[in-house]
Amino acid sequence: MSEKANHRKKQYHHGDLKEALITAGLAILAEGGAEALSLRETARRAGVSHSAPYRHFQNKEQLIGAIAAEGFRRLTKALSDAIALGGGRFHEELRLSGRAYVEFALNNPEHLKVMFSIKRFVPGHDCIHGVEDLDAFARIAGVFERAQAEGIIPTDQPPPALALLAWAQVHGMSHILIEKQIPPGTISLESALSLIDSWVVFMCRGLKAL
Amino acid sequence: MSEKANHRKKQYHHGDLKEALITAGLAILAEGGAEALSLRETARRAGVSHSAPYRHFQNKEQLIGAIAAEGFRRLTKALSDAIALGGGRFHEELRLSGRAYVEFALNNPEHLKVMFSIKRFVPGHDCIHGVEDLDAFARIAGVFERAQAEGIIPTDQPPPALALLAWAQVHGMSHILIEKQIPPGTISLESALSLIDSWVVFMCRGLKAL
DNA sequence: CAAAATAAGTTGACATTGTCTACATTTACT
DNA sequence: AGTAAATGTAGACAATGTCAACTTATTTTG
Repeated sequence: MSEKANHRKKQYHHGDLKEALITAGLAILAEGGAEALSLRETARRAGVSHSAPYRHFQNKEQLIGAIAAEGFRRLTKALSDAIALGGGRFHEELRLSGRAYVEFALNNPEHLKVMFSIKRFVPGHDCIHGVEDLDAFARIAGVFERAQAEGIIPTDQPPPALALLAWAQVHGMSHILIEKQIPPGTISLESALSLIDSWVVFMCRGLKAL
Repeated sequence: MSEKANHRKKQYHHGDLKEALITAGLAILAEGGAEALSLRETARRAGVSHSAPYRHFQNKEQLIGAIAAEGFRRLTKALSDAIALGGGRFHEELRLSGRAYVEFALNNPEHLKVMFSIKRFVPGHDCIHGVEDLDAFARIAGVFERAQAEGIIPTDQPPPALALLAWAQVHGMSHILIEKQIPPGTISLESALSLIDSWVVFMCRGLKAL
């Protein structure tokens, strides 16, 4: 019946409440957005009392952190897949991963909002433990690193700097779109993605000219 | 003593509570961040009862909207000033306005967060009335429009598309930095700003090559 | 294997917040 | 002056994050 902990029907101990709370949180995000995401509601969905989550998370921030970490894992996978499709060609790797980022954002807007709302790297608020969350950035940096190693782009700028620039470009586009900061109907998903294509063209030309 | 409404010392009617609430909200933002911004706290700071704000704002969202509108006004001014410093040279206008955007963001991080958290253009949630909020975007679009008119860049892409790309670049950089999504000390303000410079170089080269 | 320790869940409480309704006071307009 | 409108207050309500005290299941161990 239940996905996990299918030992007995109804028992005092849930079995894997921690996972269940994260799953519930994701469902709330998808249905009601980040505003609807409350500790008590996740508990309700998991079928436990309102303070049960405190046995698995220090506070709300930590639950949000776990949900965000799952998001970073998925984003990293999406980017890795996109890069793999590039087949080692710098231009295509950059283009496809850029599109993948924006597509991930528009398909999971509330999840991305949560991912960027947590206080990472803030002392005393380290919601995400482990380094898997930096993998997404490392993937992008890797694209530039390889291109430099192959002599396709100049080694003028360090890969992390170029990666930050690229990340900022696709993230900015994503954020503006998912926060609906431009009038609706102004731009379609396809136009936004083709703008990313144009940006890659600019970047490649600009880099080569160095 | 008081900035506004200096008619009498203590009176039942505040005089200009609406403005006072917005000012209080800005102070809360600067001191305690967006999390600390509550209706009741703004009322407290303005020295009125907890429900007095409801005489001037339908709900919390509308107060936030007014605070955000003030932010857009200030951002627009910062961008206009930066563009003016460019002296009509496309490259400098783009570079200085880009730097101005990132500087505004890093100097007013919580304000920018609020500006991008409101539901603009969402039916039933139009927190900002009037069009002054779109002026910032229009300023950037104007830079490209003039450059096209002068034949400095190709007319291949419409100005709004180029403006969106540019906006996304500087906004993405700002958002990543103010949300502290990269390890602290990884990049300094100066490095971030010089990255913007590099981006302008890429853009100009990329555009000219079209 | 029984007993003790620990992990996991529950109940009830508290302060804070956004919001609503009913009421009070001040200002504006005839 | 006297009424209507604008503005502010007081009190209530439900929802939320969090904590302390208690209960129940599981694990460890003598």
